[in-house]
Amino acid sequence: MRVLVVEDELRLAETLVEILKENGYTADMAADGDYGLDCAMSGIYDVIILDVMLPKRDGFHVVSDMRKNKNQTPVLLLTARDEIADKVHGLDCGADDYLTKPFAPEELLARVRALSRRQGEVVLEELTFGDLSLRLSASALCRGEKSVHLGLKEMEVMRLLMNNPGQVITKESLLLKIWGTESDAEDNNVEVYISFLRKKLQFLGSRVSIGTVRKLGYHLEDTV
Amino acid sequence: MRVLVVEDELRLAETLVEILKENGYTADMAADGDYGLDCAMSGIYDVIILDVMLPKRDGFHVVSDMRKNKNQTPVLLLTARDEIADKVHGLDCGADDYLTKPFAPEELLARVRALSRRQGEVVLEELTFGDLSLRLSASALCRGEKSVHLGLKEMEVMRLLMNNPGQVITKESLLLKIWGTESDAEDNNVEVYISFLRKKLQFLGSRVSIGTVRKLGYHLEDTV
DNA sequence: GAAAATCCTTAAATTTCTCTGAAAGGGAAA
DNA sequence: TTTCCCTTTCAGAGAAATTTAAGGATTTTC
Repeated sequence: MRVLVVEDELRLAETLVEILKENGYTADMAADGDYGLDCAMSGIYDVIILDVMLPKRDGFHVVSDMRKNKNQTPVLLLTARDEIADKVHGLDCGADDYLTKPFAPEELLARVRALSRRQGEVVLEELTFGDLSLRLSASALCRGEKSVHLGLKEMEVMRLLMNNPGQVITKESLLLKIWGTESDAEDNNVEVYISFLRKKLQFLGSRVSIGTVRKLGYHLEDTV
Repeated sequence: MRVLVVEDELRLAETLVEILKENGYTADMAADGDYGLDCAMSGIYDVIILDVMLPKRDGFHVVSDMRKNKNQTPVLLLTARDEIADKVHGLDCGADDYLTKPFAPEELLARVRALSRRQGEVVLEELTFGDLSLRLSASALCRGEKSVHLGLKEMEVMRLLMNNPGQVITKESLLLKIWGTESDAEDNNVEVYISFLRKKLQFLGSRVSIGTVRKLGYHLEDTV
């Protein structure tokens, strides 16, 4: 269960992350609205905790941009003021719930749980590209009758690639989104997993392959 | 079968819980409307017994908030007054049935049974998967002539797996739904019960097995 | 065309997760 | 109280996923 915390006050952000981690979540941070939106759009998060007041792009805009781009990740809005107007505006922009600062950790956790559950059951069960389908819940990659099991990391790499069909994804982006900011994984880790995936694609005999764009990253190719 | 009792009068709440437990239900308590709503939204309950008069948020609001948030858990409303207006209002808010205080335990149980049946979950007397059948009332797992007795926890784990045939169920979800939020059971508890069940499946010589999906959970497999 | 940078592949090493037996703990019934 | 059954706890073995490391392949740069 992966949560994104978009918050510019470093101390608060770290507190949030800590609370989340202590309760079994994986949590990443973004300190401004632009970077927050980028991360949010990756589609790898189960819940996004979003402050309203942010540098570069405020929380309202971040949600509404996410929704405009068809990203349905549940968003929990953090607001300093307990104003109905803010709440209404937030929900209108597409947020799913909101929480007024300050708050008890329990309340935060309860709301995150509620959001992740609500969505969790509707979350895409299956992603497809070319002749491939990625069965999220079974963590299997299938082509026709054949299917192979994927480990968690393999899954996430594949999911990211299939979520942005054809688009080039940089290694940095994969590292950041899958290994997180705190990991000391290197480019080679990504390369290794790409290699694993290629082997499995070959085993499946899929039309789809993972193409390399030197110095840039990887993307899915459907060799029709 | 898990029931949530939302009631602020401690004595009544405890009586209710006791009656329920004596009749094979698992029951949790919430003493005010806000907390009740939180619990209700968790989606782990089969029936919710809800007093109308509550601190913080009255019963009507709790149901209507639940329904607004797409939670369809059956709700039995408890009201002190026998007024048609209340009944109508309650049902309008999304409650499924109502009961006037005071009431006989038998009546309570009858209504709880009715509600838990009504909901799509359908309290089947017998669940089947592959060559297995799970006899709920006899708490036995059978295959052909052979059968083994299951303890309560074993039953519930098996029931959850058989209710979602083939689907992967996370350990987290099993813990939440069977052990509840307040328990400090750990992943290992689930693992132990899975192990117990596997042993019994083997004893029965069933085609069915419980598959592990690492880092995700378990699912039933029918090895045809 | 060679050197440098980047990427690929594989195998071993490491870490993490899971399984399961044994034993202790708890509660209800006898 | 004692007994019995269910449940939890613990710990080590086992399995699987992930990381590390190193040499080979490929492309870019000069």
